[in-house]
Amino acid sequence: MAKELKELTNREENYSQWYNDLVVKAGLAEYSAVRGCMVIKPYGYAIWEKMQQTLDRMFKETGHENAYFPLFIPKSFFSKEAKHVDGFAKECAVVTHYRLKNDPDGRGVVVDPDAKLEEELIVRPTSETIIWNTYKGWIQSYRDLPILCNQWANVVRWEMRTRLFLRTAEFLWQEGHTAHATREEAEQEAERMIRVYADFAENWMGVPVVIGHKSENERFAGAEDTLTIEALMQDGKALQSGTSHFLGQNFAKAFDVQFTNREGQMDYVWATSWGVSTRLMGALIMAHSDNNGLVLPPRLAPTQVVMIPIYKGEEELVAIGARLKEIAAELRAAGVSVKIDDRDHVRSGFKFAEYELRGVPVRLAMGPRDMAAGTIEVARRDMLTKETLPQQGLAQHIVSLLDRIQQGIYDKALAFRTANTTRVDTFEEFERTLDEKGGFVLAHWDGTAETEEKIKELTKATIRCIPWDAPAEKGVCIYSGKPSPRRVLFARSY
RNA sequence: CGGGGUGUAGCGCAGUCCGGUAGCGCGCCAGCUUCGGGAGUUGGAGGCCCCGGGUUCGAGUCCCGGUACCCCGACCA
Repeated sequence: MAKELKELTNREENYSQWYNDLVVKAGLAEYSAVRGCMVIKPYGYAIWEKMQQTLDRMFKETGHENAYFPLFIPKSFFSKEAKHVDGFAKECAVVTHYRLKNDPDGRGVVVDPDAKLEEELIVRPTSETIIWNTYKGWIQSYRDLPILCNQWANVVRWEMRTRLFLRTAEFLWQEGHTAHATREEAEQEAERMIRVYADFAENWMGVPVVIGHKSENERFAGAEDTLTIEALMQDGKALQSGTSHFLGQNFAKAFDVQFTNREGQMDYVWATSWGVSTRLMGALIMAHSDNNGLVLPPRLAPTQVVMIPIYKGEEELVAIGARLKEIAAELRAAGVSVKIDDRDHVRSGFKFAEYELRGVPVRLAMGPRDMAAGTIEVARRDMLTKETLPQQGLAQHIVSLLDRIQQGIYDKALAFRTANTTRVDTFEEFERTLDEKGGFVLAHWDGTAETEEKIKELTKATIRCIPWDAPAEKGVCIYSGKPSPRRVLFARSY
């Protein structure tokens, strides 16, 4: 690989370009031949798989089961929930035909006009409609409830502008869809799942998040309440990293899903849906990376420790390689994922730089001097520090080091967020903070959609959420001067 | 859909103003020397210069028409 390939564009000058370069050069993903669609490369997918496995386990621990619903949704399903169709209509891929044929003029293949579908099919942008159409057949009595299903799937949203991982025309995600007998139970479910997401973001990804309610403007199309986790990226923009919606009875009414309750009366089912996507990959990258490349939290790194032999000639390589294998076995026995890089056609310095770019948390290097002294060089990616330690007892040291790195990455991100969260009381201060500093801005808001809209128009900042833990605090709206009961979280966002 | 920009080797680009038959850097292949932070050197392979038409003895270069992609907005996980 070229030196040139490793050199990233300047992060301060153009964060977007830098991000794009990093994703491509670290081997995570790249754009494909299809406009707006992304190829997730093996290294990127390995990280996503780690995320998937962890989340999947968390979903199962909270009583959920996986299922799978169709990719295609009949067009008529969309018109059943008015707000829902409003929210998604503009960005749908539509299947109109089911057959191709050879062009009679010999110019390759054309769509067969005789194979027009009676009813067009929408490639799912989200699955509420097809799922509620299905749930209708599953639910008669309160004894059939709750239904707690999740699906891992791809969805398509025909976005005009795309960015690797953050917004692509097709993306991978999970969507949970639950059905409940009571409002309270559904509300609790929505809260439980946003907590699961926050737990995952903070304890696995090392990304601190603010949990809160979306304002009416920012709410999911068809939801009564949307809970969100909001993370702060290093360029000062917010990223909505996961959402959990309380859907009320909207979809049950749209798809006529009624059940007989304990009292023997008919009622509509209460619903939630919740999801996170490959966008989390973007959050991971933008929250931790530095000028040398990715910084992966150990709990999600496909390779936690890379071992690099430093040697001259075949003989040394054999001897050092053998010792590295012994140490690798000890590390694996301690539950650490290890890779030995004994490629002979690239030099060690090249490997150092490459694994830094790819964010591998710990690097071990061993050369003849270490062999003689019984030592090994241990370098940590997050701090870019290294020390020489005895080989004796290394496994234990690495296990605790990985824990410290995991914690260190989170602490650093949290410190960044704290330093970039500003409380402001005037509109002038609000604008200046956004322009000069960026980050999260806590300010008073009068609670109206009009004010939110106006602020967005003037500053491009939106209400990221009304934080759960926001203390009651009397104040006046920075825009309208009307009374406000608490501060809300504003930011410019992805 | 508006406003800018770019299509030349696998990647990044120069050459286009002023027409003369294809260059640079990196990568790739082979050899030798190297090897504790992105190796050095010698040799080599690799091009429908985005597509179509026109002008010309001659077009990567000029003219006309397409098309693709990128960036900035509007839309959004």
